[in-house]
Amino acid sequence: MPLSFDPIAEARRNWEAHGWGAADQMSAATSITRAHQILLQRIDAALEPHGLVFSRFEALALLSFSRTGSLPLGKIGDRLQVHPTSVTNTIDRLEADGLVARVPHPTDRRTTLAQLTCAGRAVVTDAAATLAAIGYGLDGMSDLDTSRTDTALVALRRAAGDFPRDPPGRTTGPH
Amino acid sequence: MPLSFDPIAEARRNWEAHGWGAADQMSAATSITRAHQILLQRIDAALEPHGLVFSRFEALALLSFSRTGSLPLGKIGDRLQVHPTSVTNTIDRLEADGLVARVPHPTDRRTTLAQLTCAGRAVVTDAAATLAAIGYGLDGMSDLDTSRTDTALVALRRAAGDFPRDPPGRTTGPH
DNA sequence: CAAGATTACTTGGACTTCCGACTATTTGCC
DNA sequence: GGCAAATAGTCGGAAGTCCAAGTAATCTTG
Repeated sequence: MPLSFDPIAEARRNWEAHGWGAADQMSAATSITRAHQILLQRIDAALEPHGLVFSRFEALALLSFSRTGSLPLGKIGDRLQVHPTSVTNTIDRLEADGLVARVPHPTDRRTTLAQLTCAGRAVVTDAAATLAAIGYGLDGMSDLDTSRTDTALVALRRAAGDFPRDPPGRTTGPH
Repeated sequence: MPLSFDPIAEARRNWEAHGWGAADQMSAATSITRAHQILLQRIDAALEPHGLVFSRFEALALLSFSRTGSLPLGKIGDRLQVHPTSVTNTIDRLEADGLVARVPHPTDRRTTLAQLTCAGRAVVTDAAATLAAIGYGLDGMSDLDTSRTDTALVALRRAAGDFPRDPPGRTTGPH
């Protein structure tokens, strides 16, 4: 039973009619929420044959980019911007499936490394191809729509403190 | 410990370096996911003093727009695009807080109506003002960024079947 | 060098969301 | 009329996320 109208446009009309204010922001925020829902459904459906969900795929992809195929759990959480307990959960499942292994850090005994296995590397490569084939769930959006959205959201992410304002200059590290 | 670089831009570089393809889509999809996370955190934090979370606020807002302040649970799910069991859960909590009441449908005994209470109407009005004051969590985005994002996501939502392609013509209803 | 603070990860619990299955009611069709 | 199909809502269970708290190891400082 699909709706015969755009529920967000309808909400905007009601917002304005009731004088609730910030209707543009409400509409955009609600659209982002709904877009996330659509993306997650499409991506998880595409990943399901690989035995993955999006969060687990992201962790595998991150590991596959590192030189040694391993990273401390905490660093995974920082990069993926999720809570440490979520990383524990994600790695638990990947480990149960034999896609990563927990190995102790060579010098810091507090730290646990997640190490990509051969099976894990094979799975993540296949899964990445599958995701690329479905355009990461963005089917329906033009390239222009896609790049505009991406660009516009950089401002939000920076304002939220995801990263400082130095894209070109590489002021990274205590030099 | 905030990152000193944009993790999504970094992911894009890795994507391209490994020839994984669809880097633009990957970047946009990941940005949308992260944006959703930021929005939800900001909005829920703003709503917390009102004893609400976003999903419950949305249900209250929807009810407050209806003529009688009541709607069948199923219709709420359709408008908010969430699963029927999520509606049950949401209304359970709103009812426990005395913000809505379940009342039987006058003619269809299968149907349950959620009826906004006086307390519910007061809370949702206050909460809406609070959300407007924080720009629905979009602080950091310009008006242009906001409207471009909103416009771009309409295409995605339509492609996902949220609504048919008749924004102007009102082909609604079996006439 | 010995507290005290910090960092890394895990555990337990709360919450939200979804899916599958179930009951109750209404509708459609011989 | 009466039986099958569709519709409305709820329950139980699985999964994901987060927070608070706990354990263990390392760093900092006097």
